[in-house]
Amino acid sequence: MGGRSCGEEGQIERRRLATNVFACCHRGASFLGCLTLMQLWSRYFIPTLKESPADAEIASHRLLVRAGLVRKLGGGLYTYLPLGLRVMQKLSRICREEMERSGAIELQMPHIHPAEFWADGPRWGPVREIMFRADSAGDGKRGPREPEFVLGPTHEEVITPLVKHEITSYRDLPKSFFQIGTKFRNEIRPRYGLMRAREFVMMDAYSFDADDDGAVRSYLAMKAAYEAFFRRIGAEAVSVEADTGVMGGSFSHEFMIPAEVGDDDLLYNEESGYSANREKARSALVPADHVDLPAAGALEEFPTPGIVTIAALEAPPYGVPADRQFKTLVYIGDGRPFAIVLRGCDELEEAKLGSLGFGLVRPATPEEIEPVLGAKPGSLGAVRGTLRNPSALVGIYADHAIRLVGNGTTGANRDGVHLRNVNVMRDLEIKEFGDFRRVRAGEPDPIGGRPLKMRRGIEVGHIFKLGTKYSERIDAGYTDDKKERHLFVMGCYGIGISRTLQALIEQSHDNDGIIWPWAVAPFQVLVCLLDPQDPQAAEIARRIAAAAERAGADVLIDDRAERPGVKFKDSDLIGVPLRVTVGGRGIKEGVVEMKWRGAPETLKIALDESEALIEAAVRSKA
RNA sequence: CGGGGUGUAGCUUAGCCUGGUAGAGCGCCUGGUUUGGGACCAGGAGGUCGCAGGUUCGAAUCCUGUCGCCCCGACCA
Repeated sequence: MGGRSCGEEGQIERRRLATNVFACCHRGASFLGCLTLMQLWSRYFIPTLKESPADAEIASHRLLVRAGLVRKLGGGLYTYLPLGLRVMQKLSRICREEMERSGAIELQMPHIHPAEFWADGPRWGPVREIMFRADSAGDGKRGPREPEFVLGPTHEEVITPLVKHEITSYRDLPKSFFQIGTKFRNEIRPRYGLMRAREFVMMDAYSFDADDDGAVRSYLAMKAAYEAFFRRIGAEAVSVEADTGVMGGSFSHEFMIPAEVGDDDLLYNEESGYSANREKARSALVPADHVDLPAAGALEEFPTPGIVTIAALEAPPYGVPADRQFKTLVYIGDGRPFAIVLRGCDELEEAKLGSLGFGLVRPATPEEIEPVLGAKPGSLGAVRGTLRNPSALVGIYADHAIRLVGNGTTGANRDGVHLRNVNVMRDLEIKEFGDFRRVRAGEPDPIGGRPLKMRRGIEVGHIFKLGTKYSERIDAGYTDDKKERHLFVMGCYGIGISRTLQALIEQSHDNDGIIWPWAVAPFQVLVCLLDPQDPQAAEIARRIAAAAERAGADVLIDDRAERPGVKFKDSDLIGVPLRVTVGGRGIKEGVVEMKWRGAPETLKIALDESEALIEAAVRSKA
């Protein structure tokens, strides 16, 4: 046994020896006398907290700190303590395995990027605000020989030039690359611990294909790898159709871990299998066979002094229900105004304006609206002939749902005047119908018409089919077998590893602490030694720990000179899946106790069977 | 960046309104009694009250500025 050399330890060691027979060992390795990775709690570093830090709002954030996984350095900046790092490493390893299984190849790109890689790119505008600058001058004022740098928020702008230079033939396609590493984004508002941090760990991947079919295959392979990853780490993640946002690209899925604290709404129906995030969600509110109502009468103006809201027009004396009103909104797309018509009861989903193809879209100001339509917001409408300067508009777009209104009420484009008996097809000047409204829970899903449900979720992964947006920009392509040149068809993919860590806690905890899924637990077995000063108990604990380790578990031995209550509380808090309690009381009965975290009952197992049973228990999980 | 809040010991905080020697619990150290779900007793260490100005005989407390942090909004893995 390795403990024999303990006489060489200092005075403190001898003092501790009095209460802990493991105390002379630097770590588990020495008392087993062979190579082992198990840790002794008394020698490890797990600073648990009884109370929550004041700045932690949500359960997972509190538990991250209380269980000793992380400590905050500053807003959105966290140190991963040993326990947190162990989970991160397990998540990374599983992610790596699934990515490699899908055919992707690991590499590593710099975190510091020369700014010119971004300055010419398609995303410099929208992405610039969240990038940290890393000028070599350090003060933002660079000298003539000091280039500008940024800290990488993602790596499309780096990998595309690389692949452009290194891959020139169709014979080398397809290729997918990935890396797992730190990303930097100067979030406007970091919050919820690791959930939205300034520095975070992400797996990012990029696929390059010869044509669109290949890109779809790469995309689907990646989707399968994601599903395998989330399954293996014990997360209940769902994939939803998503908006492509600033990334651009043609289609995309988000992977969500459902949780109340998520900042995304998803709409879904389990029976039909439809699921989408709110920005993208569609509904079958307007049936395919919908027939518009015939016009009910002639257009008629009526005075509405001071009435500028949907709600005011609903109230007496007007009494026009919101779903019988038309709401006309004006936006500026790439500098030119356009209008959107919705039902009064609907909300615009701004993300859906992306389908109109503008680069930059923002709401128009009243000053911009009045010269074009003829009135201020509150009395706007899209009735043919009422607009002051219709040629200034790019067009008037309408949500499909306004066809359900039939004859309704809308602004007359004169302040304080509205029109009634407005018939969609007869009276409105619509350039194009589209899907612009925000879908609500309860509406029929677009597949089978079943009611959509809504819940919140945490976005932990995102996959995009990018197309040729980036390759076109820098002319990155290859030569085919007919000596013709084509652009790479790209995809890009990301999994927030550190965010997933916290989302797992959010998804799996109780009042006592974290409940780790087996595959990612920092330690899978905790041998809770209640009497570390008792050589017989310590010997039993050591054998059980060794058996668990043989079976493939990561083992922690709680050998601290603490009272049992403290050890049990800490054990529950850090969420180790399997706890084995070894104490004098049990030993007298000839048993040790086995308890699965999250299960209510404690199992007593006979001492002489304990090693075999623990080994079997571990193997059943691995 | 807009709105709101907050800063007192390692952590959680009282005191601030109504200025007058900075208090508690947890944790930590020492001794003792305990020992199967966050023990008890006794003793002890630890705070220039975020920072800088101002008002005042006197400021944790009132005023101004500034910085950090937290929450709500837009954005994201």
